[in-house]
Amino acid sequence: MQAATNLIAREGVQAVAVEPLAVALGVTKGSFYWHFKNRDELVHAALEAWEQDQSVDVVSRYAGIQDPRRRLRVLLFAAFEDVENGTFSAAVAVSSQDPRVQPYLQRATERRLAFGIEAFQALGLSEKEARERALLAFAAYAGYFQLLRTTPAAVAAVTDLSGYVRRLADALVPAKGPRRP
Amino acid sequence: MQAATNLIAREGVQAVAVEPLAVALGVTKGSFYWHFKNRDELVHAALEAWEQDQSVDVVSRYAGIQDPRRRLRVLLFAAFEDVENGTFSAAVAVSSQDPRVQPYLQRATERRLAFGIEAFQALGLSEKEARERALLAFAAYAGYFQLLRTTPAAVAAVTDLSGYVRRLADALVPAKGPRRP
DNA sequence: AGTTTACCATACTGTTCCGTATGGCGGTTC
DNA sequence: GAACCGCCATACGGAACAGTATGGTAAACT
Repeated sequence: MQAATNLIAREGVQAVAVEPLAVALGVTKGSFYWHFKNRDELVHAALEAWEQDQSVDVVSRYAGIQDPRRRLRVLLFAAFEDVENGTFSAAVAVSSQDPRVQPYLQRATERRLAFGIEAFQALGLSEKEARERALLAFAAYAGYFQLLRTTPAAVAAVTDLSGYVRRLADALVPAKGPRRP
Repeated sequence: MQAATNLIAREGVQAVAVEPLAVALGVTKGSFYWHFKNRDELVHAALEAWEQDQSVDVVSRYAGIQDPRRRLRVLLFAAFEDVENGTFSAAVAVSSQDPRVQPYLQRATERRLAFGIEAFQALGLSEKEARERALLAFAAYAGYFQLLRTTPAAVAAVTDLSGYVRRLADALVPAKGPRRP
């Protein structure tokens, strides 16, 4: 299952094939099919684990922060700093056509968006505004890790990730007091 | 080739298989292999056509606009409005692992980013700033169309695309005169 | 009229994978 | 110590696809 997770992260879900995987682990198919009913079960198990991990993370780390402005910033920075989850999410998105993947991706996306919308609404924004900003933030997040996967060279030129995120946060999170340039 | 392009747009490059494609078109493999040396040649042809289209578009439509602020806004809005190219780009990005796809995607990404950087530099921004903003804009673009592909339901809730893009533009393109709220 | 050419079909081989059937083998249980 | 169980291997059948070999056919050319 660990090997399957690594494979998904690196090459997408369609790369999880029983035979090559068995060879890579130095075992045989016969052994695999004792542990798993079929290939789908392995894929589901890996995606399930990912889904669990995410829920735990979000609830335990961000839900506790009271100040909505601070929560949003922490949320944004943490999301971009968690490279492992980011690249894995991007890898899952790559396999979105797969009917096995779709429900997991759908749930993950909706949960994240909903969490973002809530966070923006907590700032006093209307639902429409909050939704727009959350989508923008999530698109910037998903797009960033997609780029990191597909063309790392293009992203490498931007050495200062925190600058990037800070710009995003500044653009989306309204300033605290009245603006005085 | 048209059928291959449609397949790429809908299911990604790996979905372009000779036999199913031939069946769908009501011909046989024998015929296909007369027109194309092999499967790779078909994929390359489709991607090549895409690359050409893009270059033509960019040069003819945006390079002419003089006012840098206006050029940037037009560029952003046009990019998001060209749904066909957006979804196709997202579909290509999905197949980024494919060694056939990589060079095309790399070139397309770098050209778009470079164009964006130029546009931001024309506003008088430093190279570092311009690069950061261009990356942010492109990530928002790529992420938006990725979401549209993978989880259209989540995006559908944001009915006002132009509002979304306007927010992005406002966040990235500095105001003209001195800010007076 | 005979030949070439452009285009298409049939019929193979080979590869890569999924899934199953079946047997072996060390440790545990009775 | 005989039967059983957890775990693994070997060996098969079958599907989906890439690519090749070869023949047919209708139109154009000579």
